[in-house]
Amino acid sequence: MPNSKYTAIYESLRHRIETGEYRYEELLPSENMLVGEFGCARGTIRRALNELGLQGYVQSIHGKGVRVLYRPTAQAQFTVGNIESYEESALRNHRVPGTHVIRFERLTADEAVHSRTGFAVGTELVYIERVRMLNELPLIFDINFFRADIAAGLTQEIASHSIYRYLEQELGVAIGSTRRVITVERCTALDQQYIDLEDYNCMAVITSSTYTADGILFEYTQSRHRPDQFLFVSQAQRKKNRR
Amino acid sequence: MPNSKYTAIYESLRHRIETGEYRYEELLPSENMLVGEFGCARGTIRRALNELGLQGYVQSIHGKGVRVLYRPTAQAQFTVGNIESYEESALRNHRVPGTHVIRFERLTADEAVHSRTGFAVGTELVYIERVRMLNELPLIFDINFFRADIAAGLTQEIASHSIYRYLEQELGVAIGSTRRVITVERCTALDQQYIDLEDYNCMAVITSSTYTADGILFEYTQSRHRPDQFLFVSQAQRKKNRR
DNA sequence: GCCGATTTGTCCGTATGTATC
DNA sequence: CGATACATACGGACAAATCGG
Repeated sequence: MPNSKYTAIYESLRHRIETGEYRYEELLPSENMLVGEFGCARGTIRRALNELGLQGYVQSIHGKGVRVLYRPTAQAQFTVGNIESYEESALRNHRVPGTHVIRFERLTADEAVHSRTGFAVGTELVYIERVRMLNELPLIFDINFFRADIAAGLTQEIASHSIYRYLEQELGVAIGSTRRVITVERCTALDQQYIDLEDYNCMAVITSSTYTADGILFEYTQSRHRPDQFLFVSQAQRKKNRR
Repeated sequence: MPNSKYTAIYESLRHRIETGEYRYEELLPSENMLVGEFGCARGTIRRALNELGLQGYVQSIHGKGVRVLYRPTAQAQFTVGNIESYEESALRNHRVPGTHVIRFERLTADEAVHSRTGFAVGTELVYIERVRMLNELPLIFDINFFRADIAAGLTQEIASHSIYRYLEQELGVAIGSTRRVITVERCTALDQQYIDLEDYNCMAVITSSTYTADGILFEYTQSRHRPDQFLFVSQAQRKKNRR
């Protein structure tokens, strides 16, 4: 379970919001009330509230209180703002994940790979192409580059399940942060070959660069989605201090 | 200028990173060093560093230091994670913005509008359709719903420039947070009529719900982009505490 | 319009825990 | 093991915004 107090408070408040105990547009109990309830310092409450704000659950209003923004929705919850493996996303949306490995090989980064992925020239990499299925339907085409030294012992068999689970649970690799770029691109011959595209002529593409907790780039991935099965959520705050 | 110390420190460190004073994969000076330099408490430094992490500039490594993730890129900087008006984005990417208003009318939210936008039934709204141009090319089709009481005095003339500037600078509306959902949708007859689509048969769509600083929903917008002119960036952290 | 109570925002100093080297 | 660096938490102080009387 959460090993920090502020995370526990965050989870607790989030649960209350999701179950409707605190309702849409209502104000939460004041920070001082929460300090009393949870028996902690105000800074700890504020940290939990800040996290709720970043995830779009609440918004603080200076001098007034903290308002609930969250509304329950029928739509599958595809919360983003944190990092999830394909397997985790599929299961959370109650779909059955499946993977078919198309290519699996080792290569050394040359100038072309460097400028595309950011890996230094000469870096040893594992290159993988996979078709991802949801409830048996081929919907996503994935292209991965992993640093071979960090993803040591990676096999085609592992790639047909969850690489992230292998990295985190078997190798103990700690994952830090990801930068994602979302674009829409014309579909390629590979897309058409492996994905049931109907008459779409483009794909929704998530290009992500992932760093270990040590701040080292270890993965570059292109995830190409059939347009109608793609949804991405993002939460943002307006900067103040503009005049 | 920034009216808080941690924002000033954030700006200062960000500038150093962007200009290459702190380089990619380097470690920043330790928090205690920065405390000395900026003459503040450690918590203030940590708050600035936290912000840099959220924006993808750095990543903290427990027991070791804070590593720079940012790499200068030739690509136009399309940072997201904060809220920008169309005009602001265009100018930051050195393009000339232009707007053509197609429809401008008032309406009252009925059940259909409610389930689409989230505005309560009976809410008075302003409905706008606009074609957005970049360097004279029609590339984006925007559909807006604004709460009429908050966007008071909004005219077609204002809509042909920047509605946000009017709201913020003329009316003093404070904008809080936005929830954005990105999807790819088949193009509609309106898209085809107003946007030069070449042979694309879909559009990149950003659907956003924006709240005032008071936490009141006041805008619901669909921004439909021609696929090749669309790019969206998002930064995420891996949650810890999983076992 | 002013005042006072409440509430969030910023900042400080300190203490302790934990990971890295 | 010790020194260094980041992570969490506490408590206190004051500023700034909101709201009711």
